Amino acid sequence: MTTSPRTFYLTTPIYYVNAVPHLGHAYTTLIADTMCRYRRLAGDRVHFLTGTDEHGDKIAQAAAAAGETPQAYADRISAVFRETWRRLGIGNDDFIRTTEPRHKAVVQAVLQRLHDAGEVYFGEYGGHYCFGCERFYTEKELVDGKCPDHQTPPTFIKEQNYFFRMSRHQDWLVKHIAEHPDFIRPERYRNEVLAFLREPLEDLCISRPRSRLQWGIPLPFDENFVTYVWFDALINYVSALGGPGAERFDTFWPHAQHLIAKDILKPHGIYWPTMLKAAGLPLYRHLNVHGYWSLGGGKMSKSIGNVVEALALADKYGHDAFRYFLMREMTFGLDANFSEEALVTRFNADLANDLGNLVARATTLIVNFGDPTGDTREALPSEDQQVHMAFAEATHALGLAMEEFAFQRALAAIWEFIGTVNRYIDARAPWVLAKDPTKDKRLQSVLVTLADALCCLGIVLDPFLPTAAARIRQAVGHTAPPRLEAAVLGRLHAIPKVEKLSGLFPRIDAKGEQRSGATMLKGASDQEGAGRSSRISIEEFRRVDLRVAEVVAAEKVEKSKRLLKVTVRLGAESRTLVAGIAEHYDPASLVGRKVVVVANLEPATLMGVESDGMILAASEGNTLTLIVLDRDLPAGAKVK
RNA sequence: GGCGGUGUAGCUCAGAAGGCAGAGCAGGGGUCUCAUAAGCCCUUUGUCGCAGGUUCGAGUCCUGCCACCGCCA
Repeated sequence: MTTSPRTFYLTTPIYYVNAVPHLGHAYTTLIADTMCRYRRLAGDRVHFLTGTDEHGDKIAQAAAAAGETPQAYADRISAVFRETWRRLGIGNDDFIRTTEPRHKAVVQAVLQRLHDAGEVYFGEYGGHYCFGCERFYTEKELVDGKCPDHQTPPTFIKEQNYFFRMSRHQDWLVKHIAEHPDFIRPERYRNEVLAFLREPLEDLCISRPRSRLQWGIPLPFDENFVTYVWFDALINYVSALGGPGAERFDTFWPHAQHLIAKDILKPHGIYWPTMLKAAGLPLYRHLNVHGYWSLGGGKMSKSIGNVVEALALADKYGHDAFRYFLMREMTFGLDANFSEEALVTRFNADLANDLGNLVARATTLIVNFGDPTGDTREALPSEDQQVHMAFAEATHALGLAMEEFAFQRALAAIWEFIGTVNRYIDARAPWVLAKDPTKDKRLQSVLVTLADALCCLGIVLDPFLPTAAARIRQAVGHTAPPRLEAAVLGRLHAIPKVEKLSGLFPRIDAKGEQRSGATMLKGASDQEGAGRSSRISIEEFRRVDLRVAEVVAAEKVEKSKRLLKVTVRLGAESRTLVAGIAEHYDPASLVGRKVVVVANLEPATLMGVESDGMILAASEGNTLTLIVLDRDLPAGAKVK
């Protein structure tokens, strides 16, 4: 589906720091990450932005309640978001905070533009103001004289403010949405915005008097006022690019797509386009809107204060599995139910039974029966060609689905192919062919198809299961960075060096425990068992100098069956170290690979060889895996 | 109160332009043994919210009602 390199700019909302990250935030950010990984895989030029929204009454109040300055409070919560995304493996290119000077400068520049263009006027407004909602209510909206959301009495405020002439932009906006059916998608949200626009649009109050609120960006043309938080926040999408005139802005803004949850449809579907137009800036290309996750019936919303522990399941079952579940279970745009039970069901049925087991059986077959020197350049039987075609169909469907954020369909297409490969194995029965020496050529060609199929899966699964996909590619010797255009089944003609890979997704039993062999990413939940005494401070951890290293040479240590003598390069420096991985890695296969080493370990001599450092690897049972990079970096890069 | 959406197998949901009700999971039976008690094959289940109407024929169109949800006021 991919053609020439395209440019892609995707944003998540910037998250309001009045609460810590929950499932809703994580979902938005994970699908953005998956989409960006997919576009990078396709060779596109990608920019992925997320961040935090830090101004407004609510933040000032929360800070006061916590006994902190607003800035200190915002720093703290913003860091939690950053850390959560890092932990979940989010590969955002930038992280914008609305308290950063680069953001404030652009907000003020945009405001000045609007002011100069006559889009802003000074007027008076009076009404019942709810501090919790940061908005005015009409008499009719109040329930028993109280805010319908917070059940608290509003304060009557009469004040002068600056207003944006949003009302004058109604007509062209309706026309634009009508002429661009996919401007807001899925369609239900487009219709919702159009329905809203059937009523007259009012002007938008864009300021708050400083006498009432300090915590905001001062208006450039009147320092007695600060900017209304929504107006401030929306501009992050352009301020992060440096604002109008910046090179990055020119590169990426014409390709901007936003990703939001349905609760903030109005600001993004109405305020934001009119703001852009009024400021003389191009509109974004698409507004992609998703639904809510329901937990036991209640919706997940940051203003309800529904603290969601669902994120803990990411650590319990693995970040790949968590990501997979969110992608697979929700039809983009609609609401979906979240439950641990559903996650476990998906895990066992799709990840363990279909994919994990396929990888295990196929790698075992290749290792047991494969002959790397065998010639398989034979005319392919039609069964093999059908497998090739099935994959071509899968990638085609994948491309179409990803174009419209239909992650569910994208994964269904890949899993259709996984089913095809499982059926192919059963039909060809390599273990039967292996008993008949006259069928060796046929056997080898089947095994090549299997290795090829695994490699292709390792590529197309990369956006959805980053860690597992890398392990699959590694198992079949595909160490180059994954590229979608390399995912074409039928190009492989010799059996590669393959390592058995079992336990990729060990089945989970009814009690929610993974079977033996569980390896990956069980961070937080394991720490509970380990007890608090084993915790170390960040300072202690910082003393460990971890570096990316490139393997320059590797050979077995004489008379040792476990040890390899490995020469690595860390930037300009190279050094020799000894690693106990000989039973799991062929020395030749390591050359050129990037690994992670402890660079400041005391040297030690093992079997007569001095080792200056240690290569990081994880193991469980009989499986051992090197810690490798998810994305390429130069040797010497610091790991932290 | 106005507008809109949803209601399909035990569960989660697909079902452009009306033509004998589908998928996945779960359940039942079988089979292979390379594999994570996995795979593969076969298989049960539905008043398609309720009531009317249009039509030779309606989850699919029309009307009314019920339930839940959303947007707006």
